[in-house]
Amino acid sequence: MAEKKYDALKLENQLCFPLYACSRQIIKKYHPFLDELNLTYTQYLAMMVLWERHTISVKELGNQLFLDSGTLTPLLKSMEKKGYLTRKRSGEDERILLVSITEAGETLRDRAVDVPAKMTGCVNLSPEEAAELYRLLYKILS
Amino acid sequence: MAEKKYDALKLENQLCFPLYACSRQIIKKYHPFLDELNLTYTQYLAMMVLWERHTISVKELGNQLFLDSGTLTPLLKSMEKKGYLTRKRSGEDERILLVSITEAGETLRDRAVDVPAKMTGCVNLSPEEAAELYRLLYKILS
DNA sequence: CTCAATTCGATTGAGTACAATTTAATTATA
DNA sequence: TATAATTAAATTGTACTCAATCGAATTGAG
Repeated sequence: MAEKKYDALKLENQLCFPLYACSRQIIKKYHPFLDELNLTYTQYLAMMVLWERHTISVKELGNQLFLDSGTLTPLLKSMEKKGYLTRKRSGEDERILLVSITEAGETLRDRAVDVPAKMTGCVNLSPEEAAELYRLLYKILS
Repeated sequence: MAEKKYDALKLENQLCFPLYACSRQIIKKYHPFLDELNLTYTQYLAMMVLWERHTISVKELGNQLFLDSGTLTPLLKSMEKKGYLTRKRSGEDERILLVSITEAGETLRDRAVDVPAKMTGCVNLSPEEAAELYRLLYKILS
């Protein structure tokens, strides 16, 4: 008779493991494309928010990306050094730090616009499967 | 008319972002349970492999977890210090480092066996949805 | 008002991740 | 059989990721 006592602890019975592995494998595939833009994957995500919002607080950016100030503070300082954004305290409330995209940051958008299309070939799911995966992931996140 | 030129660059149109966010959010939920075992999430994954395999090379462990020696070497040294495993070069081939579970590592299995059940409540998917998510993730990984 | 509670960001420290390089051991080939 | 090529870990350097803590600014209950 089979020993089932520990089955739940087998790697192949985990849901989080393939999530974690998948996430890292796909991020790796972004590397060659993002290197050309002088961005890491996390920085690329921050730029996506800035391209839509232009100015945003660290707090709100963290809410959108599920990241805290411990991650964002050094990330944003590094991006400021690259010239893609500026960091300035809000006049209304000095606790709030406002991050704003620069002209150089805006320019980057045109060079980044092809990245998503280049990546689609890297995930071999049908459009329906991709849509279903998307739905399930956001259901977990909500 | 709407500006569609940059739609592909919107955060909400990414597939990798929710994957990455989901992975981190779920791993966070493991923390209270894994703290009791004195394990991090990555260490917990390594233990899952060792509970099944007892002895495995760093290379093979890396293949199973999609991690390289740069990550595994310090991870395994730390786990060795905790007494959960031993590290010894293979006699057959001195390049190979064999990682073996200890008695303390085996004992940990009984304390870990409830972790998966405790976690299931943290992901609000139906069993069918979880199964579909699992299938899609492994399709990407293959 | 006023001081306690809250909020926001920065800092610190531990632990990954991973590309690139190095070193030692093994294997293959001229 | 020398040596070139390959392989396995370790090391190095850069960049997250997050828990915990801190300090300054703001808010709110009495």
